[in-house]
Amino acid sequence: MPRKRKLLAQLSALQSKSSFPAFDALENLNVTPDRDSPKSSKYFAVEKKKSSQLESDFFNQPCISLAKSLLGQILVRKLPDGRELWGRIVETEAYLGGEDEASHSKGGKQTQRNTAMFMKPGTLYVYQIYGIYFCVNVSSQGEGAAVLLRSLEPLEGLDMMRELRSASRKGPTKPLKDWQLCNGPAKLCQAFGIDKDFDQRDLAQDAAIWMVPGPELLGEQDVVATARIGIGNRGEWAQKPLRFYLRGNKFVSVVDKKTEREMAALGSSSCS
DNA sequence: AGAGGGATCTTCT
DNA sequence: GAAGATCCCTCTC
Repeated sequence: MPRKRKLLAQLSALQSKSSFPAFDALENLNVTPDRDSPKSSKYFAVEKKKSSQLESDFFNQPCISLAKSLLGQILVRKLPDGRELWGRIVETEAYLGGEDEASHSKGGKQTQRNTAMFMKPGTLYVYQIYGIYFCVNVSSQGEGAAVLLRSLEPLEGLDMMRELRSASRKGPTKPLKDWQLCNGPAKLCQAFGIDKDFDQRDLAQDAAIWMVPGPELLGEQDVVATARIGIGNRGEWAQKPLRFYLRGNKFVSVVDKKTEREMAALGSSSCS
């Protein structure tokens, strides 16, 4: 039991070190600060290194469209020690903003907590839930709209993810299976070391978290659209198909067989 | 395999 | 003062 405390302490100690090695080195290059010319700025090396990362224009699309587009893309988390965690997004939920009764921004109300939902597309909205967990969203186009990341397929850094996930669980536990590492919104935050400190960060600008395009091109038939999870009875909004996941992917948190059967039936009838 | 409850605390009414 | 975009453990069938 001291082990989990120790791990958490180590992580928070690492997190609290404000500087990153790469940035320290670059700070010392004594380059002229010129925000309009990336090639001469200290950010050039970073940009070059991440040349394939998703930029602001990718996130600047309507909420539902972004929720689908994020499927298959890869979330990268660079830990303070330089290690990188990679995970492919396999499940998302769209929260549309003012009209959406299930959204934190329902009624168009902006509060201290949900401010990031109203910020520019690509901004992270991280909130704490049930006092103990965190969930992460990506702000989209549209007032107060954002996409919740629900599940990732872990690609790289699985050992570290396992440590981070186990550290906050009580008692002696068996090692988690790969599919248990990131199959839920709070689990993926745990596995990737994402907490409130990441709220309002920009995915297109941050040194510790960003996205790169996934290798595969996905079609409509690869995506299942169904009801969102955990939002109770909020009338029609609870039923709307605003959750999206990759069909047949074993890293998805909740599979909806019924909807998949209906989709299959529709697909075969229209194909014949 | 499915149901139920506890943990735990910030946010907003 | 109550609820909450969750997770995990335990109990029962």
